[in-house]
Amino acid sequence: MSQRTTADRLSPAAIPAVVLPPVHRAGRYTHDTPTIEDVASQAGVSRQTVSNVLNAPDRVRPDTIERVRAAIDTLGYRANRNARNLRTRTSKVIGYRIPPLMATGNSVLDTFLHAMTESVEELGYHVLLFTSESREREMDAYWELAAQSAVDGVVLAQTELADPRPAPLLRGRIPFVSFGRTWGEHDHSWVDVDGRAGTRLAVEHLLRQGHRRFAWLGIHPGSIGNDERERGVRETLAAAHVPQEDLHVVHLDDDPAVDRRALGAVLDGPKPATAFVAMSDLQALTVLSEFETRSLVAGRDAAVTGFDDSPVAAYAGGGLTSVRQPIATVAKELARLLARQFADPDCAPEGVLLEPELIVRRTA
Amino acid sequence: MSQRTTADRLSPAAIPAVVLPPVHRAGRYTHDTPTIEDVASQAGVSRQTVSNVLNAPDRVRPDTIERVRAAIDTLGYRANRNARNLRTRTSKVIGYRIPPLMATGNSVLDTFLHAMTESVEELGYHVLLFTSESREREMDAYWELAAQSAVDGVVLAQTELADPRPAPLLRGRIPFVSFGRTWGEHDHSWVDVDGRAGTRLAVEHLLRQGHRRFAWLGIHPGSIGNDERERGVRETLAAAHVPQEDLHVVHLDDDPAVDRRALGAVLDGPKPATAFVAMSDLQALTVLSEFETRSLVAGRDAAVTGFDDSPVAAYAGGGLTSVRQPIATVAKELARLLARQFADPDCAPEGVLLEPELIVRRTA
DNA sequence: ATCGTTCATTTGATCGTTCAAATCAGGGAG
DNA sequence: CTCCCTGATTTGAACGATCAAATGAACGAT
Repeated sequence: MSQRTTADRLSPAAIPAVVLPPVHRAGRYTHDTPTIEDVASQAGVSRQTVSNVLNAPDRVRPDTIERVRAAIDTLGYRANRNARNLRTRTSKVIGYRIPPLMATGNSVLDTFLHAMTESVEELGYHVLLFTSESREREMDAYWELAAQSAVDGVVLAQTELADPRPAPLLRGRIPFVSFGRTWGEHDHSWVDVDGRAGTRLAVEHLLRQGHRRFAWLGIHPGSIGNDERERGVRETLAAAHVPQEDLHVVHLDDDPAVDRRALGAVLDGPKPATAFVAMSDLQALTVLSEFETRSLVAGRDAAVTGFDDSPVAAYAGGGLTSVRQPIATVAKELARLLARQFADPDCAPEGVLLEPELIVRRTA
Repeated sequence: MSQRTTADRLSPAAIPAVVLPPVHRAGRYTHDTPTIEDVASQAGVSRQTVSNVLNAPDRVRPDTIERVRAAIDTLGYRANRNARNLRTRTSKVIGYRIPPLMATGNSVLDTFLHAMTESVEELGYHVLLFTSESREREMDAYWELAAQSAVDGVVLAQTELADPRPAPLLRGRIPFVSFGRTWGEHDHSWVDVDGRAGTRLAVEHLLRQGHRRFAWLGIHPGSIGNDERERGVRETLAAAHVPQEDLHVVHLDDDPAVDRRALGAVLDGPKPATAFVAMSDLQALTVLSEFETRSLVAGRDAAVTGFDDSPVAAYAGGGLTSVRQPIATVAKELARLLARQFADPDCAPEGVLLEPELIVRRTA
């Protein structure tokens, strides 16, 4: 009982009491939600004037606006999106295919989705999630939604080298932006974070601390994310005249047990690495966990850096030094580039490359 | 160039070549996407027959179905959702307020969203994300979307004791289900995972391994998630006749540094705990990280269990024993309970309590 | 042969909004 | 006083689908 009262107090006018048993009105039984026509008669104006108040207030006299606004408030009117969308041939919705779950997790997905949702809301849009069983059906899903005009455009993520998805989207004239370059002709807009610059920041930091023997912990080569970050490591080491053969390269697997064996080899070899640069925070965790069994302390006996600055980074190893991607900015740019296409479907594509940031903590 | 070719080969018919410059058709300029009328004339039938093929095939003669289906295929027709939604007064969309980012992360959010999206898709729905600046505006956001008939219902997450949200939703007759109990009268449907049972599994496992001195690592008391899980620990210890004073209780903060000091006290005290049961995987990480500095090895010198079985669990400490929540089942049930309400808005509320599972790894 | 019934299909109306064009009112110029 | 122009508001049509009711065809029973 007291609960109910609390709730009522919290948002007294949040939900107007418009929801009542059907009322006999204007000669027919109508459902609960008021329409634009109801607002119009309440304010003593016509349909279109109400519409103008909402969509083009400059066409309406100030005192009329006032009167209509009052009517809208008392009735708790909100324009029916489906009717509006039907007429205007839009949906004010951006589609995003939520990627399949990976064992390695997706440490920035929730940050990304939050940022995306927020950014597109500022432009009057929402994010619609969908899945597709297989990679092959992915294009079908995009087309399906666009053809139903359920979405106005989509965001591609997890791009690859020579990504096959942009071409059909362009052909279908489905507006889209990719988070990640596709390294092709780039006849589409994209936003990406410079992974090479990210590992450069990490390696430069480690070099400054005197480290000379490095290990790169990546995933299978060929993945564009991996290759760019690895290149950042190599380039920076080369610039500092560290011989290539002093760089251990470990390509971690999905299986942590296998990974740790590979790591063991690096630690037990003749010239063990003292600085470990990892492709992701989770892979940095593998290192820390291997340290634990050897009674090594990260930050004291050896250095470790991660990537993504996910929540784990704050907790692991007393604070994991990690490269942070400016996800909020990524989302804002994605939204902007989409809006640009909605305004002008034939606008020239634009690419945005953003710089990451090194968050220094205890492990390096 | 070769890229383009690859893409074309990948999904040859994924996007029909319906997207051409506007065509003069039936006396007027029409845009690219075909309508139900186009399909009808192509198949030599009427509007409604096409509609029936899609929505009530049993009313149509088999050979007619065949003919219409063929027309649909050649034209690449997909029913316009906005038109359908307007007429049927639905949207086939479920709203979900993506919670604000927390420093502690939300380890199951991506799993949850993926599972939700998949589950509702099976019933023909999609998930729409939205945010709300403050907790106070949250109800406004729900109402706004429902009033616009942009969503058919919503999913509440992160419920609290005496949650204020159900009441206004019920009053507004906005269909909803909560992930998490609200511990009130429960005049709404909910799905929850038994947190108490989760920590019971962990503690029983640890007791079986001979541990007698426990530590509970929770967050601020009052949070319903924390309290239930803590109660599970206490009850299980009581049942095993472990004296209450042998249970250390640490309420971890948002700041890992502060947390580790609190943990230090437990480890350095007169009767140090040997088994650490954590409220979440991240908090278990804090323990592991504290172990590292003391050269203790989890699984050998002391035991640690986490909660959620997030990706970190697989990587941390050589494998963190953790309590896994059946998120996929949660999502499936949420979808089912929503669908039930769509079918019958006045159906009796139903609660579903699911059992978690202990994933045993190296740390315990 | 006529009728009623059933099944298949078509026609007219409607959902709630915005677009495009028409109407109306108010001034200033001739 | 009339005419034209501008700004504010209204009216008719359309967006693309489904609902509800009407029509048409086929068929067995009377």
